[in-house]
Amino acid sequence: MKNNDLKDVGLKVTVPRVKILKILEREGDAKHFSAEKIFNILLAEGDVVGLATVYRVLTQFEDAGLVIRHHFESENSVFELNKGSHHDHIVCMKCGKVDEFFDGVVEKRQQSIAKKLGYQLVDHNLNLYGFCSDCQT
Amino acid sequence: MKNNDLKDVGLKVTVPRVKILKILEREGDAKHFSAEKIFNILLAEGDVVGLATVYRVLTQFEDAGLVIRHHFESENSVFELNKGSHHDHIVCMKCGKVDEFFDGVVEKRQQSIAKKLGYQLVDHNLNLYGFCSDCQT
DNA sequence: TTGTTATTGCAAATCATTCTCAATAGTATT
DNA sequence: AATACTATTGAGAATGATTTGCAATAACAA
Repeated sequence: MKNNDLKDVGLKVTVPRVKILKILEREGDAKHFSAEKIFNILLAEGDVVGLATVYRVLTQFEDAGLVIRHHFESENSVFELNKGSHHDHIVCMKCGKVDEFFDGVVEKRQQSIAKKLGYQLVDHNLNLYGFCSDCQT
Repeated sequence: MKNNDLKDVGLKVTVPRVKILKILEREGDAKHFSAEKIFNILLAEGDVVGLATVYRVLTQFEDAGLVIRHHFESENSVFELNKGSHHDHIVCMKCGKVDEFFDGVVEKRQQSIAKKLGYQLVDHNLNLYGFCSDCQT
């Protein structure tokens, strides 16, 4: 949460980067932001940062390992702060809420599936889609 | 594999639709095609079908349940014939090969994860990424 | 404070995909 | 088989998300 986070990964401490990082760190209900959402949050708070810059910063953060980029079913990418602990996601198809989970059984299983098929597993992507408790009929 | 497949789902039997369906049905090594790949295969075979039409047909096939659209990490969608049996995918990060698998343990686990989080599970998406046996160092 | 280089803003450029619209092709009907 | 009616196609323009080029500006080390 300090500017050192940026220095540590070799990025200069600039106004846009600090502000975007702060938004990502606001551990509120929403931890997953699209570039445009961040752009709009900045706008709403009177911080004018070009949308291109938001994209650039987010990509730099991703390269630096500070954030993770997700491709859910929507047309755009969403970003979340990388807090080091891997987890997968379940997305509500109605309200868009995103919950996180980690399941050791599934994780292990993926390893053995990859091995069985002769693959060296590097990464994976597991997204569940459904209706959250608030959105069920 | 007969034109009835098209009629059965309420689609007129037209030249582009038949040709695209035939390509999808060629059970070769590649079972996953991008719209552009199909467009190029058609071109190479002397069948001129507009790219827009390829996209339209593929989308119609998807709506009709004939094909399934996947969003792997690449920027574009890939399509495969829907043969009814659900499976997940493992993609080689070097050569792009795609293998399929089905794992009952993972499937069940997903159900209980969703339930535990209060979600009514509708769909899921599991993709593993790594290096296939031919592409390992 | 000054110099050097990275960063930003803005607009133009991309890329995959969709849409518009006039021309054409299926198909059910004479 | 010819007709009529509507769906489908092709070509290119339009779209939406994301990237890029470039000149102006801001970090930061000296």
